[in-house]
Amino acid sequence: MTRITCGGVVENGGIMATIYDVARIAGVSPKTVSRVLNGDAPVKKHTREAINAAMADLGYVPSSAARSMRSNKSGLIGLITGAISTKPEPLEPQGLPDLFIVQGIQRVIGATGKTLMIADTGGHLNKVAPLINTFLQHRVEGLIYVAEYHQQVTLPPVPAGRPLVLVNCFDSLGTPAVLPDDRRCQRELVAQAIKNGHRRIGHLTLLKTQTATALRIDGYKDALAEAGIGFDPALVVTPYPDGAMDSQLLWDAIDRLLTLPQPPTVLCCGNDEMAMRVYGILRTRGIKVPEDLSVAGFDNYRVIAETLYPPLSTVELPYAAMGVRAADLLLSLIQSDPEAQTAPPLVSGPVCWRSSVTKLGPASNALTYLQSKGRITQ
Amino acid sequence: MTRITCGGVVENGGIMATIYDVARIAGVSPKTVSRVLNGDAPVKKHTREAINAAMADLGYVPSSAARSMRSNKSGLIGLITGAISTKPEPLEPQGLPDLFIVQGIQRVIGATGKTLMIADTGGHLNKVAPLINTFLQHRVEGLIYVAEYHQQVTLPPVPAGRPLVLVNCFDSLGTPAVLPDDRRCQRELVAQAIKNGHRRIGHLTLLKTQTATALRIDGYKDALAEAGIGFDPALVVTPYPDGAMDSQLLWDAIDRLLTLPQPPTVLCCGNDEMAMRVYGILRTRGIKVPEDLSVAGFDNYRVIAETLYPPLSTVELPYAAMGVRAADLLLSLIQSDPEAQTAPPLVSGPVCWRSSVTKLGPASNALTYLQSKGRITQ
DNA sequence: CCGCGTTATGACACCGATGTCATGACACCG
DNA sequence: CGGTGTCATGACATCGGTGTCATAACGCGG
Repeated sequence: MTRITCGGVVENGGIMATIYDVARIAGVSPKTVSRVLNGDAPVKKHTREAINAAMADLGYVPSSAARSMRSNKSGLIGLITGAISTKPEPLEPQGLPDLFIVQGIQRVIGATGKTLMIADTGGHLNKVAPLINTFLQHRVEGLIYVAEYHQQVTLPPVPAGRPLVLVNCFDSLGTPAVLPDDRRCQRELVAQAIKNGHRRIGHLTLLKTQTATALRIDGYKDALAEAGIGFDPALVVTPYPDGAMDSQLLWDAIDRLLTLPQPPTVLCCGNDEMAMRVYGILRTRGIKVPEDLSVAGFDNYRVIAETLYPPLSTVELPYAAMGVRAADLLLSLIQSDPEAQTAPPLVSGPVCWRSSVTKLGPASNALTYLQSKGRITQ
Repeated sequence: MTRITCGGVVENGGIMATIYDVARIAGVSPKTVSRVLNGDAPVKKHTREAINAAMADLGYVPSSAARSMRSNKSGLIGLITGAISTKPEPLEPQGLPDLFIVQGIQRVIGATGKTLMIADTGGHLNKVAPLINTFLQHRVEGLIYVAEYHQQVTLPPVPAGRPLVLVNCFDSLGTPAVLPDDRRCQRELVAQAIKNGHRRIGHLTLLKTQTATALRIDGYKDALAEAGIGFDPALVVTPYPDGAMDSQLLWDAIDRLLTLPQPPTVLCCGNDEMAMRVYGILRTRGIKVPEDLSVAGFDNYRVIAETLYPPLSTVELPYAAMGVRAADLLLSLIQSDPEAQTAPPLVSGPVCWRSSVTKLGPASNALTYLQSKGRITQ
């Protein structure tokens, strides 16, 4: 009836062997097979070997359904994200990085022997509730929601006793969350620019509506304040006010900065992709990076930051680390560990200093830009 | 005992209600509750409403474990990939695109009401067997293996009756697979360059050991042959023979091409990232793209191709479409559809023609390069 | 009013593991 | 040699649904 092929593959129409089959072959009771499986009670060596042989013969694989029904433990963690299927069209500002969050979560969860179920909203928030329901049917022991970018969210209610951790987002209920420290990252990046002699620092922000934008402007101000540099609102511009990424808008924004009475010596961009566009625009205007004007990014999106010429100075949002933190947090919540939430939920990453920001001498060379203005406005 | 909070959240220590609870509250038998759940037998309107009310009250969610144990159908599809946790360090040549494969799979599987379990090898092939085992424990109805780049693989044996579909890879056993049509894509890209007047076409390949490389060289030759252009081996170079992505090596390769007696007028790169590096290198050498030299990529990695200046002409490997095809194939295999494998497993994508390849006049301007050679070799 | 078919519902076993308890086989000690 | 404790194993119930079959309730024609 059950036949073994050359590859050790069991052929029996997809119906898999049970401990009863194993018990019958090995001439023992199902319970003894269970004992061998779990090693929770002593079994005579001879018996154990017979059972192991029978299991190998049959290609036995335990049924997690039966197991979890009895033990009321599924060993499953549910992860909901829009990361995988970011709709291709608009090419979101922060498209891929959240995948690194998933990666970090996977590492931690995988190491515990639990299994991560990943579901994808496909960008449609109304799919979240059904997905949570599916996970609940599978009796996940905990849930993680990963947002595509730093934002506030409102999730459908989740039954108590099933911990939920938010990553890259937060809600109004105080649900445990792990967030990027946009403020600190931006502050350290700007501080590094200041350390390199820059005093007039332009800031090309992401959309004003984004949570990260306000935080980063705060961080930008923090760095200025630390260095005793006055804040000039004219140096902070939002190139894409309505979200459309138009090169002309970007150039207009840069032009606005460079034609200031005291133009910036460095442009801090909202992300590495924007920095990449800035490179292109500056090049066509004959402005050299970093000799004429320095450029910094945000995210350390390595494909861009390392491949650009000159390599891009940027700051890393440690997405993988956030994932690790979130998974650790969830696991301690599952064990209803009281000290779980003591760790601060803000995670920040290192400044990745490359060569796109030049070191200025003690005398600012802002004059250089004024002199070359004719060429710039072209 | 069971208490409803303001948010409709059930608080009872995580132990969820069962059909027995629902039946008791509604004053019916468990089997009748089951009938309402599945709609497989008529239930009086009054009874049904009582049951629905009880389910809502209790926050009842059916247990897929119990259900699948009885019905022997899990509704799960297992997906194994290294896509999510490509180790950050080496920044693999084809890092992200396979995520689009996962996205395509997700779309199809999700639409059928089945649930996709995604597991990640973390780049370690020896984790594949344990992952398959985990999936088998959950009694997945089918398995999909997604490789990070086009390659041959050898997977551990999978029990019969549990269909397996390979994506972006193939094995020696003839396992059903969905593959990118590297040859066709490269052919069409080169054909487009030829249509734009190019006759001397440089080809900067990926690693020789990669499956895709040989196929693309074939496609390159196909296009030349179609246009009646002779194949010159000197125009095909492999900049990174040992995998290390060194800018110097890349420049050496380009230099070798440009110093040929008849240098190429366009460089076809192994992927968009390489094209991006080529942009940077050419710029530092004072060679303008596309006025002095055209550049084409491969993959249509949009963050790069659309953001580069000038936007990159490239060809799209339709990863999402491959995922869709693979999922469709798997679903028909699960239903043991005999006509499943009739569809050809090769998938190709459109040429994305942007402005990085210039249109040459009838007379090749190869002379331009020879003239500017002094500047080129710097 | 009886017989019969249909409709609505319930009793019960079963899926595949594991927890609980019982039991038989020894070994050890007095 | 009998009592007692440990070791190894088995019988049985149980988890939460669903398939099978039985049965009660109802409608209707003769």
